[in-house]
Amino acid sequence: MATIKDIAKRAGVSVGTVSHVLNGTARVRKETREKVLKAIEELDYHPNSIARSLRRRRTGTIGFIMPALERSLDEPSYLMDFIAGIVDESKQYGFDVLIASESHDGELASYKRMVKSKKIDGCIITCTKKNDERPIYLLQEKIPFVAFGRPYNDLKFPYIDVDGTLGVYKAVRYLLDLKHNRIGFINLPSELVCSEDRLRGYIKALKEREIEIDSRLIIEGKTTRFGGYQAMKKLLDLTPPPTAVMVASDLMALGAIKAIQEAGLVVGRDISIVGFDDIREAAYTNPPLTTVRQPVYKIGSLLCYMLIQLIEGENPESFVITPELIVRDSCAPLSLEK
Amino acid sequence: MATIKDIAKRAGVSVGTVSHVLNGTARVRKETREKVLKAIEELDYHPNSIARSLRRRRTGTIGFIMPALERSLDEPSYLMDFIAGIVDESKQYGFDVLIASESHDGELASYKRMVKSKKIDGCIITCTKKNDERPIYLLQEKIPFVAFGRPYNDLKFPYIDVDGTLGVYKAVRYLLDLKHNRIGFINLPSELVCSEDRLRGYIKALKEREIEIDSRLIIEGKTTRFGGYQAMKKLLDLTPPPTAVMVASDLMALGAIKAIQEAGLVVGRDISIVGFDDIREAAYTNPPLTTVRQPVYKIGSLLCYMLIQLIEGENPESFVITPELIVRDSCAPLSLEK
DNA sequence: CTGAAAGCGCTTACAG
DNA sequence: CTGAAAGCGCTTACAG
Repeated sequence: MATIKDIAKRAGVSVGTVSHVLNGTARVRKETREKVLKAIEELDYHPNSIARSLRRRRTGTIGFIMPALERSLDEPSYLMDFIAGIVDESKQYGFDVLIASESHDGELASYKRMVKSKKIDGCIITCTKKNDERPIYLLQEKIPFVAFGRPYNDLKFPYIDVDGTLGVYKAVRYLLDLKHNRIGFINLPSELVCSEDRLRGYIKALKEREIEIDSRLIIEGKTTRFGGYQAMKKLLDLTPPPTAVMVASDLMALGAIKAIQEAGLVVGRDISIVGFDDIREAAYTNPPLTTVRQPVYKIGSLLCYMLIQLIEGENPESFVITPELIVRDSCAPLSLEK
Repeated sequence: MATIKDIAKRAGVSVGTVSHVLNGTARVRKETREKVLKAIEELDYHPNSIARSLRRRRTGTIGFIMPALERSLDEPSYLMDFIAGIVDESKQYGFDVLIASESHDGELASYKRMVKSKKIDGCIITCTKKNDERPIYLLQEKIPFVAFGRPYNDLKFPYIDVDGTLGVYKAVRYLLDLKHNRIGFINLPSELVCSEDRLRGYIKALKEREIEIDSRLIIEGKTTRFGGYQAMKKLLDLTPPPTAVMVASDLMALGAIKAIQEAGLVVGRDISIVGFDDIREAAYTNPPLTTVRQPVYKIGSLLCYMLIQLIEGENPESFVITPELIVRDSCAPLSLEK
């Protein structure tokens, strides 16, 4: 493999000069540059990025750690699209993406390993929690990072979040407009910061119509299909059961649909369901799922861009995305004669 | 951030000695080692892996490039599990995983970029094709790699494959045992090496029962839901349509199911379907999908292990996995009075 | 505009 | 058993 020395020798210049034409760090006479370029071409030379990293103290790679939460037991839902967004965007800027999985020895351990190895210039975290140790650690170690999900407490860091309150509010209001008044809510675990937001949207919509909040209709479940399945079962056991259910994640909604089908009921006729996320499967359920869309591929790529800005010393602005209600066929007006 | 020099100074030894206790590359007197260990502990020192990589000419990271084929338009199906398998396994050996996406400027470009950057010690390729340029390139550049999918032509490299012929054979024989005799086959694009294998299984099973091959019943589709949807539509237009269909990928089977439902037919009653892969969704379709299981998480982790062996100079053995037929509810015996 | 030299943080023969 | 030194392949002030 050719090194910068080989190029220097072949072009009859010093390695410093080669470096300068490579990086544009100094004016180089046209003929000199062309000699160098020719040598690079002929030897198919590519700078060794490891050597470069050592010297520049920048690796050109960003890290992402797959949260165990999403992966546990059940399928990864939006994770693949999120990663694809990151990876595709990073390529635009010549960055690579290092992926790790959350270790069993505590959530923070993987982050420490990644940071301490110095293989990355920064990282993206997702799924922020209340009392999340990760931002605290990264802030303290001065590692650039951005998050999918807003900060909790008074921490300051760049993030993108989806307005979960608004999303759920829109969805529940949609159900109310269909004349439902006994609406269940299957929420994410309360440790997630977005869980609270979404609940707020539910409450807001009901209060607006002066419907009393029935706490038995609000259930928290694990963020898996099975979690949604279990939660729905509980809701169906109520007397009377809700006629419509807002589910705070599509994956859980899929489980909820299964529970409904097993009970011999038909989604979109006997009971209405709205999900949250708009994962790929949502368009393919039977009936297709009405849901609140989070553009995760986009969010992944935007976060990646923000992180790279941050790494380059700029100050990216955080923002909150307004989610959109995607109406499909999983909801129907409440029919009195049912 | 502490460097090896800081440790050496604090422990009152040379950096070489610190390096030796770090790596066990030489006997170090117990007291000396303890002094060093203490300094490491106190300064929370972690070796800079970039510096180490430069010196050792080994980076401790492996590469994976997400094939555009699976990602295009439709959902990633098994990719997330495959990646999870790689990432989890790599951690066991202290390796990291670099992920890139296939570039638009030709399939090979991403591989070249990754290899030339020298950020990786080896890589994993998936979805081998006939006339695949990647193995040829990697072989020629002497980059260690392993593949999900057997070699085509006379190339030699370590791989894991699933016996697609056997898998499809088992599935089709199962349909034959249910008295179906007009069985469709929706196959993967013929450029994939596994496509041919699977077709062979179909043909073998039919020949064994002396059923003539009707080429109109064999359709190739894109590896997406929509591909399966389109293919199924064509099959349904036949007169008479098949009473059972073997689909060479679950994702496509999901599309096929949609086409069947749209035609007002019921899967598992009017028409039987068998998929291939056993992706997560397969257990949740309505009815749950009978399918041939490929253990992709396992394959990902095994390939990762093989690659690390290869990198360390060992000679991992390739092997073929025997797939299992997972019987769920998407098939029924052919009823004559239908 | 170009070269010589120091240095990024390690590892690894080579002495002793 | 331990130290001094070279070197991995680059970048970057500093001279000139």
